[in-house]
Amino acid sequence: MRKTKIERPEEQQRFETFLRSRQLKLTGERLELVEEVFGQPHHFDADQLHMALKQKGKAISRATVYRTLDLLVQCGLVRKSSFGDQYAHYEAVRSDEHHDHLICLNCDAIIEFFRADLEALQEQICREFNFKPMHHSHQIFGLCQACQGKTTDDSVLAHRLSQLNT
Amino acid sequence: MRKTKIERPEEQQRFETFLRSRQLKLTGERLELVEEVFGQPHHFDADQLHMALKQKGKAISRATVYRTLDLLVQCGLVRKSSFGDQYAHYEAVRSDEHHDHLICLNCDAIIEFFRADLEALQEQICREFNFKPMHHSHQIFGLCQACQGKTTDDSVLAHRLSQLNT
DNA sequence: GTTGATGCAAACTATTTGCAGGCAG
DNA sequence: CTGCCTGCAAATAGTTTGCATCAAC
Repeated sequence: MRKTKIERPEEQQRFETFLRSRQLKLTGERLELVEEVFGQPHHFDADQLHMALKQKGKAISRATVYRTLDLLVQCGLVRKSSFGDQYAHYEAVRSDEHHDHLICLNCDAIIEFFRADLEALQEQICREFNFKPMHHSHQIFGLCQACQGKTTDDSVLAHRLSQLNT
Repeated sequence: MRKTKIERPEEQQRFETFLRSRQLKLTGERLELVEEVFGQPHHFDADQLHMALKQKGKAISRATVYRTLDLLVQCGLVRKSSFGDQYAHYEAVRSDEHHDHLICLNCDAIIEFFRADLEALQEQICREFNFKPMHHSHQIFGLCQACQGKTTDDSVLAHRLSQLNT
């Protein structure tokens, strides 16, 4: 077997191309961040990412984490969203298909869904308003199947609802 | 004509009832806040409200503004939302009909819309996931009719898009 | 060697909170 | 007169930034 050049995962290559196109530099920190981002199975926030890296011995400063996440969002490898709390949630973009979210107010479960008919209806609405859509954000808050059975404290739920920044 | 008791606008009465039901007090500050909130034609934020009051000689502290807005949200007279920036937007609730928003990334115009078919489709989706919806948040970001004609700086738009916390 | 990147700490922004004095009920 | 309310200032939390140093190209 002949020795081959070490292969970078596709996302790292995409990031590299993006960086080069803007004369930005491919640093070790940036590569490790991309790797960690794509190692995250679900949504995560800046601090979780920072801590996950620290636990693996890669102490990358919070500032760099934020700066790099910003670049990743710009290059389309990461999606940034807000679920009504005061911090940003991120997720690796593994395919081009976007999705919306159902968010459980009791257990914080995040259920992703995609519905072509919903997308189409939105476009129809935009057409009627002569509005050119570029991005959209759609979250439904409530109780997931598992939490509907549980006896939950209504006042806690009500408070959580009223505090939603959405 | 006989002298009648001074009549409070409906929203103040509703607020009063809400406060009494919780043994909270109807203070001058609270009444002036409700009045100002319902005097705002569109969306506003905590700071705008605070400044609008200050300009009218009613210097109510920011802390009280926030505390009262919170009460108004709990009592259903005010809706709180986030449009992808880092602060909360509020609006007076003048009818029970909720609406979603189209938000222009160029001029910040906020266009409200309500579509029964969209609402129905959301409920259908929730049913399929056995999810019990309690609230939802739906914003479409893009360019309003007026701004589609203007020559806008694409890179500014792209940056704005990428910074959206949605 | 340039130019951009990093880490640190300080700055920032929006919002919340503790506390002492004040006012509604 | 009691307990909630207010203003103030300090505290928070998440995120951004200035600056000196360092590394990619």
